[in-house]
Amino acid sequence: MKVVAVENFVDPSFSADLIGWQQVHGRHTLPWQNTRDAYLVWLSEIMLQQTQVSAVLGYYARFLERFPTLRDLAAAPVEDVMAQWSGLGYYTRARNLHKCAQRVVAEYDGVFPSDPLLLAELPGIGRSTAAAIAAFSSGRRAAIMDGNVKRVFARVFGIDTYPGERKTEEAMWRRAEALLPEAGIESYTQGLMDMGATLCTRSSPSCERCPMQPRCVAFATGRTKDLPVRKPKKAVPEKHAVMLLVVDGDQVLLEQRPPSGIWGGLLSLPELDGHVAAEDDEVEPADQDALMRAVSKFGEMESCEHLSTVTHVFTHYKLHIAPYRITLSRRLMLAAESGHVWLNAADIANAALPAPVKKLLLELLGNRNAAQQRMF
DNA sequence: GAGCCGTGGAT
DNA sequence: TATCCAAGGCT
Repeated sequence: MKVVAVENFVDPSFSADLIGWQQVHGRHTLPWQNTRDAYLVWLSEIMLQQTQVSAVLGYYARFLERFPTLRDLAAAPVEDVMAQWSGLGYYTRARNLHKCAQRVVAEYDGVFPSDPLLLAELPGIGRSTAAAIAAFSSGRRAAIMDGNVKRVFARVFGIDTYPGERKTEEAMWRRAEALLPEAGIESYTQGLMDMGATLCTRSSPSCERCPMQPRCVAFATGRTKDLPVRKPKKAVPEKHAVMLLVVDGDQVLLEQRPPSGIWGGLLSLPELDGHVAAEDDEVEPADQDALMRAVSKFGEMESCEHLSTVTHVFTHYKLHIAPYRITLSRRLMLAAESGHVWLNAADIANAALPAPVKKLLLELLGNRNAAQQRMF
């Protein structure tokens, strides 16, 4: 008995249903449709890479006005091409577009090949784009694999592994090849794009109007929201900071932070920069010289204690704070412009300080039990 | 395989 | 506000 993997079982009605839907409900009047001119098709496919239709429309029209034919484009200075592309983004696409035009003129006498494998040799044309060009301009049976297809496949077939993963993507390619219809590749290919763009959208898909609903695994199991599987979040980065609690009598020294970045413009504790961060929540003991240098700006150091590390969790990273409590035997006068302020301990609770800094001050200032080691 | 490229829209 | 992602390809 022959064993057939589930992913290799292909329902021929998939393509038939999709083609039928596309011909009635799909898009038929986009500027690059209703033509087999490979130049027009190619240009649209390159512009549409990672770019939505609405963003392309204006550029496409202006581009063709300036470069009506492939030979016009190939003969133009690359600066002119870049100028027409300006604002569309991914500018390598424009340079490759120009190179590609010149190669098609030189190697193919200005006529795009119809073989997707040959198309994919040209700059800026990968496997998926080659298939789209070949299908729309030559009726060649070839599979596309873009964000739309990945989303539709993930939902319809209940693929619950991350599409960015190599194995998953390879499986999707195999499935895409196997699902190709014998006839009607143009409507089929356009149908995949149209479904992804107009029905099977990332958020709030229109399942009630979807021709795939009866066979859609995600719909049947209520997982349209969870498929395709989102990109696994990378572990939150961990950062380290050495903060100085410079204490003089009943006052603590604060420093204004730079206007941009975390806690921009707020008062906070002076930090020691350039220290080496260790792994996890441990921080290398601060370099004594650097510490002395930093403190010398504020006065003469009397004592220095390394306190327990405090960890603050932000949405996008963890901050491990290694506090050092420093007392001064002599306080230097600080200019007002230096952004430094001596704050009375009694005013900490009401001061405009970053939450973790305020917490740290309230907990550690005047609580010598937290001291771990005496350095000096 | 991961990082990168760009801009605009949605959540 | 930050993040994700959109008709991907290249290094």
